[in-house]
Amino acid sequence: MRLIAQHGFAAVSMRKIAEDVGLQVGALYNYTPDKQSLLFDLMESHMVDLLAELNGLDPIDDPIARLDQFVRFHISYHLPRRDEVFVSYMELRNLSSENFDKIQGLRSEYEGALEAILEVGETSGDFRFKDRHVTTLSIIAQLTGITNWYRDDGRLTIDEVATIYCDLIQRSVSSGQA
Amino acid sequence: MRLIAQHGFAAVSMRKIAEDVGLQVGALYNYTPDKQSLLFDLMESHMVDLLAELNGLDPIDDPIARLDQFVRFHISYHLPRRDEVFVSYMELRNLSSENFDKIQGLRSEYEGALEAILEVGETSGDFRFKDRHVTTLSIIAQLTGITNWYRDDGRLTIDEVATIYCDLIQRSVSSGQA
DNA sequence: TTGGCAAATGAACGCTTGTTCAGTTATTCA
DNA sequence: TGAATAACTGAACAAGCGTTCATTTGCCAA
Repeated sequence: MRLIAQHGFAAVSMRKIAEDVGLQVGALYNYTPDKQSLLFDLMESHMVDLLAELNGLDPIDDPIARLDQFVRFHISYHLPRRDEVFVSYMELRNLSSENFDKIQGLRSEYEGALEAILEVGETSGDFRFKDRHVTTLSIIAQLTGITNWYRDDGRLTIDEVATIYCDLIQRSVSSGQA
Repeated sequence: MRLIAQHGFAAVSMRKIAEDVGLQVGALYNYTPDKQSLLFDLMESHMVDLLAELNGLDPIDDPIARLDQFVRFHISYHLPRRDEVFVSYMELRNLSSENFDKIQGLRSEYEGALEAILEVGETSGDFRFKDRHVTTLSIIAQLTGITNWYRDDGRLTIDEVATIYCDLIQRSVSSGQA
């Protein structure tokens, strides 16, 4: 993950990966049938783990609190895994079309979780927006973009960033009704 | 741009590029000293053109109208140039550190334009947010993310998407004061 | 101690890579 | 028309690529 995130999948050779894990190149093929499968396995693991953690969150009824929970979860899960996120978003084009579809399916599941929250809030009157699906994608892009600039030794902690984003996102979808 | 966006910089050979423009590979080196410079030139042109268009917009005093103008500009400029955007965001890691710094400088200039709008609105009392710089980066990620899902033959026109985003973004920064 | 299996080695395979360059072709300008 | 210059070709270079495989090594059970 680290090598691919740094140099890109196509630019990382099996020999470099082998060197990094302390093996000769031939030994890698005891663990993966080919390079493409290695990428897919890395990406699939990332998405499966993400979904498992998401589904393990405490269920919350109130849409506003639940949206906050999602935002904080997304940020606290993704920021310590920047390499995984980077690879999972950047290297989709290096997957075969079957593998691409599988990853895309997992991603849709994740987006669906957020869209469901927005839908509940829309029904309850807590939220209001022009287009629910576009709003979903917009929020996820907004959140995932954090990984492009956040630095561990920067001005803000992960919690502080999360608080800022909770505020921005809640206001962008709030109906304004108490 | 098209080839790099589709397959990634490292995965596109000079021979493929040559074939695509109807030349033999040797002739490419009449136009670029090496492959790396070719990538940099493509990315720099994109950013320079973007900034030139941005600076050519009609100046507007009212921060709310100016933010709308920026959002609509970003969307209408980026959506028809998806390959350029994709490459400019994905292939930064393939630049030498000097070239990386130059592109990053241009990008900062673009972000600075949005941040200036937010600052004026904050001062006038039209806008309110917890952190101006983070809000800037958040909005840009939100907007740029559109290029990942927008399809020309999709449900929405570019104008409709722009309207949805203007609404989302204005509400996320609005002070709520008339 | 020995037999068997799993894991790792490292050389080899054919192929592609970025880049160079002597030689050929096309264009320009007087 | 002819000379000069620009543009292009296509082969060559060393290096690196993903993958395979006969051989060696390490380990555990009998």
